[in-house]
Amino acid sequence: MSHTPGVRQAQKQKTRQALLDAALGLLEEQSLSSLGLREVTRAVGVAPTAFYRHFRSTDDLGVALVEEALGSLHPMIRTTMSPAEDDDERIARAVELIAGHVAAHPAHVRFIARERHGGVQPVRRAIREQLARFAEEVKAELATDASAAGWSDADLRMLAGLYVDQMLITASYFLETLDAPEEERRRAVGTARRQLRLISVGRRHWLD
Amino acid sequence: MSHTPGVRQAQKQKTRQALLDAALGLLEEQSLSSLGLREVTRAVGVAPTAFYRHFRSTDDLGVALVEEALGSLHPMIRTTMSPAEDDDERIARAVELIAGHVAAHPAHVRFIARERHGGVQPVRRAIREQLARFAEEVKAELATDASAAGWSDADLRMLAGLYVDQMLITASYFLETLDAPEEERRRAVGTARRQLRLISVGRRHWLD
DNA sequence: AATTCCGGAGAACAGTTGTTAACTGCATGG
DNA sequence: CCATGCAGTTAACAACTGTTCTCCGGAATT
Repeated sequence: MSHTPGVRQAQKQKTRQALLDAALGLLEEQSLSSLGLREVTRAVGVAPTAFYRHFRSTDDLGVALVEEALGSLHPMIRTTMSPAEDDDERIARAVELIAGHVAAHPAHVRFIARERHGGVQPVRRAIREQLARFAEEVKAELATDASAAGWSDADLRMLAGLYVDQMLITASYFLETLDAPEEERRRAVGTARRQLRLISVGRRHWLD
Repeated sequence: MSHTPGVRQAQKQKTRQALLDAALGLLEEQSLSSLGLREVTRAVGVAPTAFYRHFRSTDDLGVALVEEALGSLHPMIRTTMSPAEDDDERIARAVELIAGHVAAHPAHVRFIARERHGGVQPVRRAIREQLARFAEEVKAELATDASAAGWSDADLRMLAGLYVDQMLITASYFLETLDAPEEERRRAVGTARRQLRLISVGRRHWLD
């Protein structure tokens, strides 16, 4: 509301971000449901009670991490789906985009893959809602495509969901092969392209 | 090795199973990495120290749960893939089979979905290995199919992986809708069939 | 019938956890 | 320039954790 002049609020959000970062780091080797509040504050170098100034609980922090991890993905959607010149080229570009995102934000990808079916209900719901929004956007984008003429609403929804799930599967597969021999990483890219291509083929002949 | 004389070993495996069952129950609301040894023994009604007679740690118990949850799935593979009379009918049967399994063993499905990307590395590896075996079996089954003529090895591997991942996605989606209004459950079944059908279509026209 | 084996119980340990309360110092708004 | 607000601190709490050692009773072996 107020015009937030800021030295005060700036410092607050600085430690808030430090807590988020530290938590994300700790979550590379455990799940959110085992993440302790003290563990996080200790990693940041701040008193345990300071945690409460920013989050009600670690579950709450988890929900905030969902926003951070998935919020930045929305712009990527349009980029991935947009111009369709050559079909194989669009696929190659999409896979490259995913690979780049995984390399740039591995901890975020790991967090989403891990907590999507994880043990903390509010976090699961937050992820599910964000992914549903993704699916909506993808569906809207698909509907504008010329090749979608004659597709039912349920068909479009199905395809959008398939793309979103496939994106996540591919991302977490790339994550696993992040520090693997390059040959395996190449194979992963190849498999991802092939799978998207098969979906593409199925899409072209859907109305036969 | 020995000829298993019995009353002794029987009781031992009985409490071992009780520990596995109790753990599986507790894991419906948390992740393995936050599951405490004492928590499990308390649920069974035995002393904490008794746990060590059966498992080195809760991680160890997790690996055992992977065997229990996925071991019984191997027979299902052949049933799903086998006779191909009508294509849509095979899909309907496969989806029905998945739905039945989810309804019969929801906790097992939840455990696999949760810990596949979970915070315990040995458990992740155990799941990955079992799923790789599944993919191998599916691939072998696909290779016998007449429509697989001309498919490269990489193509077959890709398709097998797609099927396995799709099976898991569908299962965990069914799990979410287990106690949802029937209308939503119908929609879930419809979406699952549609997605499999699209893969089927893509498969038929793969070599165009 | 005597002896070994072993699943489980019991007690104790040092260390950790989330949460409360009352505090301190400093940027903020009057 | 002074009073308020508020991010962060310190101290303490009861409850819990994994692990070790010692012991017990009954099945298994001989």
